[in-house]
Amino acid sequence: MPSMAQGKLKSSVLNSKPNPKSPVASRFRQKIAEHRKSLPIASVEKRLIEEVHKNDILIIVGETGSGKTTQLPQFLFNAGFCREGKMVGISQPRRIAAVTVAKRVAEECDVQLGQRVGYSIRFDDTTSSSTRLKYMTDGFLLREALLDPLLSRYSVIIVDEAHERTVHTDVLLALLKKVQRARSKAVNERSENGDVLRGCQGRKVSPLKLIIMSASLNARVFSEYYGGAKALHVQGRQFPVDIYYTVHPESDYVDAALVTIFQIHLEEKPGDILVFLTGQDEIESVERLVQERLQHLPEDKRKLLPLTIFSTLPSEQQMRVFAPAPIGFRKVVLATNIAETSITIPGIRYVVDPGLVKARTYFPNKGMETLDVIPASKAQALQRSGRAGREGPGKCYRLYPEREFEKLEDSTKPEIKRCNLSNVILQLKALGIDDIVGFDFIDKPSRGAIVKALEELSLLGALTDDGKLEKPAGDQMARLPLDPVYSRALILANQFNCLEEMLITVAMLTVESIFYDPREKREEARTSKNHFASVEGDHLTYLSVYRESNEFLEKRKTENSEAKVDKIMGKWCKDNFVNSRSLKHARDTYRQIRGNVEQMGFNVSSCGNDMLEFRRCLAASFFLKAAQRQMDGTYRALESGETVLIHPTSVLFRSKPECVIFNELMQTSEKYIKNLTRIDPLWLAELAPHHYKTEE
DNA sequence: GAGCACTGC
Repeated sequence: MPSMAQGKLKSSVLNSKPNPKSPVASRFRQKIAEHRKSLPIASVEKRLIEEVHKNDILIIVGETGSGKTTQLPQFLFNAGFCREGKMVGISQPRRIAAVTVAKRVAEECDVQLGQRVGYSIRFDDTTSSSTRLKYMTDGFLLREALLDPLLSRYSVIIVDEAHERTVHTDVLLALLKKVQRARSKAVNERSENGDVLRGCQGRKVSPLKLIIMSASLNARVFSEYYGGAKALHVQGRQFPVDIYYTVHPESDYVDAALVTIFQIHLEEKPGDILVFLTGQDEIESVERLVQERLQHLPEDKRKLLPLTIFSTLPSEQQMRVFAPAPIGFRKVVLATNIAETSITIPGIRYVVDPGLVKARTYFPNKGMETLDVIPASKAQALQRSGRAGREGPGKCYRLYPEREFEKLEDSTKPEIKRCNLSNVILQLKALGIDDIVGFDFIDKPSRGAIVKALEELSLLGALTDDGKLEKPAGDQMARLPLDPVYSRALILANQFNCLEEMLITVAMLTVESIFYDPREKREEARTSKNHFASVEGDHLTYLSVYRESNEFLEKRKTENSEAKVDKIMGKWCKDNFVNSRSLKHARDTYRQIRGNVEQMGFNVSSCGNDMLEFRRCLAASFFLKAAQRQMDGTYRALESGETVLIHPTSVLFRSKPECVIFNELMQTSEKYIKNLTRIDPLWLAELAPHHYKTEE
């Protein structure tokens, strides 16, 4: 890979005018200008712009701290890539990144967020007609492509963090390749016959520049995918991190982690410790073990403060890890992968990495997912160790021998090879891409996974027998931001006159862990959950949680301010052991999908108290996942024939009805079905005769 | 009577 020559700094950064309003503001602007100048990428602005002019596709390899995400879009703006109302679009795998980077860049440009610089993520779009630099999630950009297949408003699209290989990024990478060709072709044809070809909404079509930004290990893959596209390297700015390995493999990594934590605490200079563990259970048990062992230390050595963070932890408790440790104390943060990329904890100088990760994998032939602890990849190990070098030189302790590191996979298996493809395929079909097996994925999913998804889509009535989009159902399903099976449920509910109930249920099903269940208050939490529990199953339980929270809100709501709503809901959630983040997400989803179906001309009707009709609709919607009780109390999943158990978090865990439909089949310690509703087995043959021809 | 990494439309 060619390394970048040092170019002259262009004047734009130096020229940023000091704000005349006040000396403080002026100093602030000057500081920002100095910061920008000091970034490694600043010295190569001219060279980068030249390369963008010369190459239609460019791979940029930039390490942490290079400034590529904040600076490159500004360089492009200054170089005239946003003339005539064109935009530079930057996709990110995570919402939080899109928001924070956009805010930062708006500040650097001294503009109000939503003017020249803005972000668009689900439920939160700050852009306006004057936005020229648009940060967004990869999923959002994909949705835009559905509305404007040539992405005609963009002159440049930057796919950031491409090495993370989310499903959305992988689909984008392939799609953008096609869009770029189509736009070049349109431009060439226009110049040949003098026609003006116009894209969506009559915009003139011009060529599209594509920039893929990636971490170093994976750049070659992208370069090859784009026909040997040029790759440029931009230096990062990180402090050095010393890596230590164990001499021998550790049989008990939890114990090894504990020993390492105390060794650092007792022997190393000040600085906080970050430990990567695989799940909530493990984190909570290590927390207890740290507390226990601390009691065996002399009083003056006990100044170690264990803190935990994982995704389902309520926000207020998550915030604790960001506060500095009390004077004289050292923090030890016990974290899942959430601390690998999503959040950055200040003060970390030491990282303890057992080298493991909990990963979800989908098995299409069984319609089942597994959740296993597996070795992390080299890329992950590097990312984790990098967390020790953000504020000063750091140390990383890998709890395995160096020769084991060499054996690790370079990068994590792309998500597209590990997930249910029905949604991806439906989106591609809606984009007019019919040959899925022949589609130019950077990593092809298995043929079996594709075939299974195509089958599912035609069983759900989204595709015709010859694999074309069914009208209008397929179109409608593709437009909804939901798994196809949930979109189907909404269409059916419209016919069953229980759309209102299904909108709520589907919104609740899209979030995980509605109930928060803290170990210390388990009995209380259970009693609270029982209050909502329906004998018919989890779906009706979710319905009543949503409705009760809504009633509570309606009663207290004196004014409509959003902050007020959040506060009222927060209190209700706390009292009822409901995860407020999850409920908020469900409420946002409800609002969005209700808007979607209304736009499609559906009339949102309710079946009132007729829960029988609603359960029949659930059966008709989720007929692909039904299970029947066996003699020994276990269940047989009708589709795969697997023997499964009801997950203990289900409200039907004890009652064990004869026949149920469910939404999820996951193998952890056992094969569990989750989110179930009791049904009459005869309904299956009645409501899904094409699938259940005979009884049984 | 179990346990759920993360992200997203």
